[in-house]
Amino acid sequence: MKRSKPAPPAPPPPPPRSYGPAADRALKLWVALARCAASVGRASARDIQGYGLTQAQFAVLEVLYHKGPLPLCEIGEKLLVTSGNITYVADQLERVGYLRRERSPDDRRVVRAHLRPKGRALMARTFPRHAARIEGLAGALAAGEQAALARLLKKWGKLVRAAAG
Amino acid sequence: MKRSKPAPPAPPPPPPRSYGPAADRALKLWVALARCAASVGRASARDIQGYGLTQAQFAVLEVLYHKGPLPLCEIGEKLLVTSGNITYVADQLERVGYLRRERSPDDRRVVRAHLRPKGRALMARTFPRHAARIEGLAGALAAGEQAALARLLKKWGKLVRAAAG
DNA sequence: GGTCAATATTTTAAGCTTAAGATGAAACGC
DNA sequence: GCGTTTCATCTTAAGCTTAAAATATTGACC
Repeated sequence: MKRSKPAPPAPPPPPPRSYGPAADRALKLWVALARCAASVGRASARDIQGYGLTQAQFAVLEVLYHKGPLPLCEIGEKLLVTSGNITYVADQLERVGYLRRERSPDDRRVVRAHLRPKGRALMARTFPRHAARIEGLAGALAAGEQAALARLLKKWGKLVRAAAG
Repeated sequence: MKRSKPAPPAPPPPPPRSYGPAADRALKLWVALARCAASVGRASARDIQGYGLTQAQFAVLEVLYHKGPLPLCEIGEKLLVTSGNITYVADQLERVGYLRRERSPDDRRVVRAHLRPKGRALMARTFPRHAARIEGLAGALAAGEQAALARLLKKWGKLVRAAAG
């Protein structure tokens, strides 16, 4: 033992530079996914704001436009959001006359959302422009890259949902 | 002209079934990206909740843990969120003693966030477990698929950010 | 030096999203 | 039939995130 002054507090151990090859690969993948989704989502949201809608509102209208009237719970499943969220967004869209609710006569628990003509007209006018905008973003990648990317994303997403419920 | 009763309102035109091959491909890609990111993000968030943190808090602590003290604006750039958001999250983390702010003497506009020992200890204890959880999620794909996916995501994200500012 | 634009942070208001719980309705087992 | 469970929707409270404006500081240009 040295008999000098009590040592200053030990410097904190540096963080590991690696967590193993598999973990490092997985972490990089998750960071790339989150950043890419944020960037594309932001570009998409800017476009949608130009139509006077939020991303959430546009997503609900789009599902109804392309799939027809749907129970609220099915909209939530397709968009991967909670039922409370769909209630909230549907309230807004109903208030401004883009859709109407209709309670199902078969099962009085379910409420089906129907696009009103005003909402259908909005989609008919804006969706092609939005699709062109997304096409422009995807154009940064070659067609083959887009297909490969979509295939891997779909596969991973499906497996993750299956693993986690 | 027929002279029968006025015709009932014409049924609304059905939505296009396709917006062209390129647009269809791009839209499917964007849907796959959004759904995959939501699913992985939700699984990651559930894990992080077990440490008593939100995703946003964990992300800030993680950046500081692995990169060292950083100006708030740089944290925001790395996480692709606004400065106001970083202020909000840093307030919470400062309040519970995980980090401290330190105004830079060189440029008195910038505030650098430093991990406190308590925050560093939390990361040292939890991050390896979190990395293992992410590794488990990524394990649904083969190593080669993970690498290909990460490469495409990074490429697309970078190009989209370059195009949109 | 003085002015003006750019930058870092904070503040504020508004909207999105979730978890948890309440309500009403259907389905199931006995 | 009857109780239990499950389901769809709605409600509420809380937290996240953003855009926009305010503040303070820096740097550049004349």
